[in-house]
Order: sequence, then structure tokens, then C-alpha cells
Amino acid sequence: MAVRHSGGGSADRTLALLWRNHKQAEPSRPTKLGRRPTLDLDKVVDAGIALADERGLAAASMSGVAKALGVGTMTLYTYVPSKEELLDLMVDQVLAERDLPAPGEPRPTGWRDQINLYSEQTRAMFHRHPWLASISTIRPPVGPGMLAAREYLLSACAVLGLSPRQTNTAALAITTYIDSAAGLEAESDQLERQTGQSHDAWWTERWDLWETYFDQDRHPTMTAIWNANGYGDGTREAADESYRFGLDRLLDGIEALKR
Amino acid sequence: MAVRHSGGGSADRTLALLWRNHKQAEPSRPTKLGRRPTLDLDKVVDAGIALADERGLAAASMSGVAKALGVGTMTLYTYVPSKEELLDLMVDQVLAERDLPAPGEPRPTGWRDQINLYSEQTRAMFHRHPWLASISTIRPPVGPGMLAAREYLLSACAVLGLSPRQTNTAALAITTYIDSAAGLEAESDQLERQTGQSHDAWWTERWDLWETYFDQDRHPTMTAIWNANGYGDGTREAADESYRFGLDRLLDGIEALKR
DNA sequence: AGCAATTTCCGTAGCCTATACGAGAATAGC
DNA sequence: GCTATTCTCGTATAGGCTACGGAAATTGCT
Repeated sequence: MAVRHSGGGSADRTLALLWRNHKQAEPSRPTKLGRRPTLDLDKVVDAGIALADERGLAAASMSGVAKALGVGTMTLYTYVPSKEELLDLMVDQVLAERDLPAPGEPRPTGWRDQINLYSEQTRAMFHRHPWLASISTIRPPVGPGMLAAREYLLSACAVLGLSPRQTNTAALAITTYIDSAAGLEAESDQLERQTGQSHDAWWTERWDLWETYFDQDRHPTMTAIWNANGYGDGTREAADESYRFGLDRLLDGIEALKR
Repeated sequence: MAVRHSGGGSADRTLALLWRNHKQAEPSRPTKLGRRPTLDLDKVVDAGIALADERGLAAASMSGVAKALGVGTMTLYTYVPSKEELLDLMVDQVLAERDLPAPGEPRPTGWRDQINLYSEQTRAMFHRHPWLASISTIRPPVGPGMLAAREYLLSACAVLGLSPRQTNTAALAITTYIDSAAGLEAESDQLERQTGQSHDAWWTERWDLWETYFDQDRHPTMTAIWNANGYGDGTREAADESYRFGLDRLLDGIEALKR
């Protein structure tokens, strides 16, 4: 995973880029002087996302993106202050892809269905862009995409009638679970595609573990579950099942507070 | 975050390194020929961990670790096949640091206390080694540390009396939540230490967001929670509170299945 | 038309990674 | 001392990000 240090450029500049299509607080450029640009920021961000989608986050290097756009590497720096900023823009753009109803728009009636909508949209997003999982999300890019999703989730939790403080806490817990679990799921899928090695094949390659190193006496519960076929056949469904199970239990627990 | 692709060297070689101190299936080296080594694998792994702890994962480069040990960079490759393997070894070593009772050893009586022990040990581990959060954990190093922790968690969940399949599912959901949430928490702390910028200061730097870009009409719930002081003062306690809240609700939901 | 101002484009170079290769140094047994 | 074996590590290659500075393009003014 790549780690954003998120301190390079000025925060103001980054915010201006993130919100570039939302408010023109300043009437943008005053003049039309100088050489005309061949690209624009959206093209750069789109190219970065496309590369990362197809060939992994590592392929979205500055030189890779430039090559994909048919320009020199350094040309990108006219549009983006640094790679870190480019990543921020890519992240917020895919965060905004989720189709979540805005305030006032129709939405599922029940609380759980509203959360499930967030869950499914987020899962689909991670599935389309598995590289997202390997980017740190503390101090995320505070762009329109992130804020819209947070607003939706908070508004869904608001109907529980908890205190404002607890509403926020509950929403945080839910995002933590959904984002992490969906990210893990997507990362696993991506590995299968990228390495061509299924999760099962990966375990088979480690057959030596059970043969040579595994000590049943030190791992009685694992052994018992194994013997009872508790691990199922495909690890894919197990992950799926556990995702839903965990989310449902978490929502059960939260709903029980409502009285 | 750094991404391990976990496919470079042969799986057998990696397993042998991971389990090096646990079983001597083969009586190790036959001869004592040749030049005597100046290091051993444990020293290399320890140096990598120490460097990552103190100055971040990026500081644990091959050249960085070599310099810390006072040897040439290429010397490390006598002990470790590649950087990827070194990371695997670092990871499993810190996973094993957690002080969790082995089978047969005394442990907390209640189910929840057993889970809480796992939670606290894991939190402390992430806090000591925040870089762990930025390493992908799908297809993790299957070493003694990982297996011991999994065994403990499964054995704790086993007392619920669920089916083997559901026991495993529940344990997966719990690790997903705990590992992710604890990782996020630790990453945030690390950023504060490393950049010297507190979470609050980070938000203050983005004051422009609320001033210039934020649209209250599109974010009514956020605005309402803000006005009701629902975000609290320090984001630190909010994260702490949300961690406990989410875990408690998840455990509530799981416990409700027990009948 | 010519020139200045301005903006974009991008080659070069510096410093950072990881690691393949191969030469040299150290050690054991003969 | 000789040889086999093992460890050490300098050099070189290939890739990453990005500071710098000059070339190219475009507008507007004279």
C-alpha cells in the first residue's frame, strides 16, 4: 500500500483542485495568455484511475500516466503539484462514483436498507478500483466525494434517534467496518486476477505448512474446525459470508440501542 | 501502504524462514564450511522492525537496514531472498509479540473478556508498530505468530456453541473489525508523531473547506451534528470511542445468536 | 510585423529504490 | 598451501519522483 503523507503541498491548493468542479469561489483564470494546454486535470486523473484499475496502483506512476497520455513525464506537473495530490484526486473521484441519494432525493425506506445501499455501493466501488484498498484513509482527501458519502451515512444513522454524538460514533463504526471489509475483499479479488493464482492455489502452494510445521497440539481449535469441514471449500464464499455476517451483527447491535 | 505481492520466492523457502525457530524438520546445516557469517536472520528482522518503528516503513529499505547493521546493502541478500520476504518476517514477528494464552494456559473466563484481551493486545501491537497497518493482510505470512493469534481467537469464539462454520465466520468478522480499526487508530497516531501535526491542526489547516467550499444545503446532517457539538472537541477520543462502540455492538450482535 | 509577457511542454540530472552479477575475502579440512 | 565452500559487497541496471531551466507556443501591444 502506498502511503500518502498528505503534507506536501499547501492544503489550500489541494482543496482547490479537489473542489474544482463544484464552486468557483474565484472566477478562475483572469487571462487567456500563453500556450494553450493540451490536457486538463480531469484527463490526468482519469488516466491515473484507468491505469491503476487495469494494471495496479504501481502502474499509475508519473511516467506511466504521462506515457498513457502521450506527453512527457514532467508535463504532468503543470496540472498536478505532485504525485501525492494526484492520488488524492483519484481517490476522491472514485469515492464520488458511488450512487448515493443526495439530501431530499428518494432513498430506501428502512434504516438497514439505507445502510445496505451504502454497503453495496462501496463494495462495488472497491471492486472496480481495488487499488483503493491499499491507500491509507486516515486524513483522506476532503473532497466532494468523501463528504457526500459521509453525509449520506450520517443521515441514515440519524433516523435511529440517538444523540448527535452517538450518531456520529455509530456512523464511524459502520464505515470502518464496511470500508475495511470491502477493501479486503476487493484486494483479494485483485490478487487473483493479477497473479492468476486463486486463493485456493495459494493455500495449496503452502501445503508444506500443514505437513511440516503445523502442530495440532498447539492449534486444537483450528484442527477441530478443519476436521468438521468448518472452513468450507472455497475461501471466496467464506469471505463473502463473513462480510455479510459481520455487518449484520454490527447493525443488530446498533439497532438494539434504539428504544 | 506498501503492497506485498507475495509471490516472488518459493513458498517453501519463505515457510522455512518463518518457522525457523519452531521446528527443525531438517537438522539444519550439515557442515560448518566457509566464511563465518557476521549476522543472523533475527538481527536483520529486528533491525528492520526497529527502523520501521522509529522512522516509518520507508526507512526500512534494504540500504537503510544494511546501514543500521553496519554492512553493505547486498549482504542482506545472504540472509533474506528479497525485501518481500523480509517484510513477511517482520510482520509475523510482531504478530507473535501479542501475549495471548496458548491452549491449556489460563485465560479470562468470559467470552467477551477473551475477545477483549485479543483486542487490547492487538491495539497495543499496532501502537508499537504502526507501519503494520500499511501492509496488506490478505495472503499474510502464514507463520507462527499469525497462527497462534488465529487459534486463540477461534478458541474464544468456540465457547459460543455455534456451528464450526459459523464459529469461523464470527472469528473472521471480529478480526476484520479489530485489525482494521486498531490499524487506523495507530496510523493516525503515527502521523501525528511523524509529521508533528495533530489531527486537529490538520483540520484547522483545512479551514478553507468550510469557509469556501462546504455547502450546508448539501450536507444538512453533518451541519446539524456540528451545531449540536456532536463531533466533540478532540478527534482522538472520538476515534477511541468509536472503536469501543463498534466492537461492543459487534459482540452484542454475535452474542445474541447464542441461545 | 515585431516584441514582450505569459504559459505550457519536457529533456536533463540528481537522488532514491531493489536486486542481478561476479569478484574478493574468510574459513575448514586435507 | 590447496581447494571447496560460504559470506561480503562494489558495480551496474532499471525504475521511481521531481527541481531546474530552456524551448515552444500563444496573446496582446506597439
